Amino acid sequence: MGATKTDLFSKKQNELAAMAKALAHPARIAILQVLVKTNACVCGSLVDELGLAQATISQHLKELKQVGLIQGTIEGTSVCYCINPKAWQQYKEFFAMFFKELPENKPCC
Amino acid sequence: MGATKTDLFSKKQNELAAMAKALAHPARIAILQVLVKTNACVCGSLVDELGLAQATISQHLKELKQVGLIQGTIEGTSVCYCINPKAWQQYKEFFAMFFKELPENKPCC
DNA sequence: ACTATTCATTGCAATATTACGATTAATATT
DNA sequence: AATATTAATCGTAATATTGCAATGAATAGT
Repeated sequence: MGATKTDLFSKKQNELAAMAKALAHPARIAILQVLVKTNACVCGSLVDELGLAQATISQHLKELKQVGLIQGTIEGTSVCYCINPKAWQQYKEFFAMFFKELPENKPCC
Repeated sequence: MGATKTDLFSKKQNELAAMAKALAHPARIAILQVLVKTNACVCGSLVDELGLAQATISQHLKELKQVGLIQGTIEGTSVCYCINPKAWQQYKEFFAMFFKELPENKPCC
């Protein structure tokens, strides 16, 4: 064992978990924040910005790209990354939906 | 290697990553959804609801308790769990803040 | 063509997570 | 007291993630 039993859960549940997992590392949070702040795209300056090795940053970028949160276009020798606004919006809505409201009456335990 | 280099990132970044990690498993998503839906507390019926072993559910509950998202009170031989409304609200705000808005003008790449 | 730069990929080591059976601790029931 | 029920914890196995050095592929500049 050690592998998540995705078949026990609904598509939505697995999807939300996957979205959360994409955010479940400070390096990826930091990368996204840089990309949001600079809006205009940023390339490998992320390696300087954060203190991780190039290979590590590249891996995190790959993961973020895989879930669609960012996109990258080749620009000469460098690659320019930026937020995918559509995916960003979707993430926003998904999480907002999940945390919507609590009925929040009942005494609870 | 293999351990996250938390010292490279800000407190906020690590915190958000930790919050996301708590949601980064479909079983935990499912548990939270059950607790929200039933509002009134639920105990080990989670084991029946989801198809995982008791030890596994207990471990997920422990993680959710550790990040403060749920709370549990002993009720005879069983334990009654429920959402911690304060933490829930905080999570909601944190994620909403993170996904706020994109400046979303610039052409992007 | 040669070199430099930039980034992806590969391979490896260290650590973390997921899952469960077995055991333990606690309260309830008989 | 003896037994049953509930849930935490321990121990273990399988798998996933994190991080980096080394290598590779592509373009830019000389």
